[in-house]
Amino acid sequence: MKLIHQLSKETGIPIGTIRFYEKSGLFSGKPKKEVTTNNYVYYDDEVIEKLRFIQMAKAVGFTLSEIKEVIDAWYQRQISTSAQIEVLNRKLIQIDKKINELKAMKKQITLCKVNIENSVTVSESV
Amino acid sequence: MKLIHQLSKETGIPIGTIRFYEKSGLFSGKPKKEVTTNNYVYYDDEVIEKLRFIQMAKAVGFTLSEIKEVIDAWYQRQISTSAQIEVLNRKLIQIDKKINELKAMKKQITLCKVNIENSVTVSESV
DNA sequence: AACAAGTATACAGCATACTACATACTTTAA
DNA sequence: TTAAAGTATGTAGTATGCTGTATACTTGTT
Repeated sequence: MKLIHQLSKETGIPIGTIRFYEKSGLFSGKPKKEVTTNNYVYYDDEVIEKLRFIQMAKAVGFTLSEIKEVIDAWYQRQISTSAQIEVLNRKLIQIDKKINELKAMKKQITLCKVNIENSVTVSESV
Repeated sequence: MKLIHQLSKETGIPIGTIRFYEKSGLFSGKPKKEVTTNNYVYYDDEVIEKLRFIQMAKAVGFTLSEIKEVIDAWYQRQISTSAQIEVLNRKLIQIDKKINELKAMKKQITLCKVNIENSVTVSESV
């Protein structure tokens, strides 16, 4: 069981951001019953997993609410199994689309590089 | 040579957004010299290319300023060739990173799906 | 001629995702 | 025991990326 400082250290995500994510409903910690002198919140390793997932998903352009959908489908049992599967399938389609877009960009940029490199050669060969 | 309405129609990007992109320096149109009765701005097909690139890049999580970097390296000859190549190489690395992240997410989500589907089978087989 | 539709400009407002600050309390280490 | 570091809560501010509104002019259509 980890405190927020620990989460931040392990993921590199600022404490303020972690609190913001928790407020946004992406995950939650709990106070320990045995501790009565404070209201410190403890997090289990599942939260680390979720934070790492959030990092990845954000890096590829998913919004927090999109990420929340996946996490809910993932960990919460409140929605029906078929609904969970549907959410995940939709997300897989989006991911494939993004991969294709990235591949297209890669091709485009590589081509552009070749053009630049060639024009160098040409101008240098003059 | 196209007017802004045409750009919007061809790309699906709202006119307001296109104006915002232009103000952000992602591209620019020009008034036609032969037209003196108005100050309408005309755009060539390069702008369409750029808009499509912006759409893709945004979809995979690049910011407008990151996109601007690429477009500048791409079309502007004001920076040195080696600097252009460097920008594009950096972007290619970022793209590969994103692709890997997407693949990791895909794996994770697929695994999660299998788990859900199995637990269904189990509960149904009881 | 007149009315709809398109264009330009400027500025305000909004949603998302943080980020900083202030206050107050708790824990830890010297 | 006291100072540093950590935690909780709340609120305000910021950056990015739009989105809407108002005003005024131009063009195209009937």
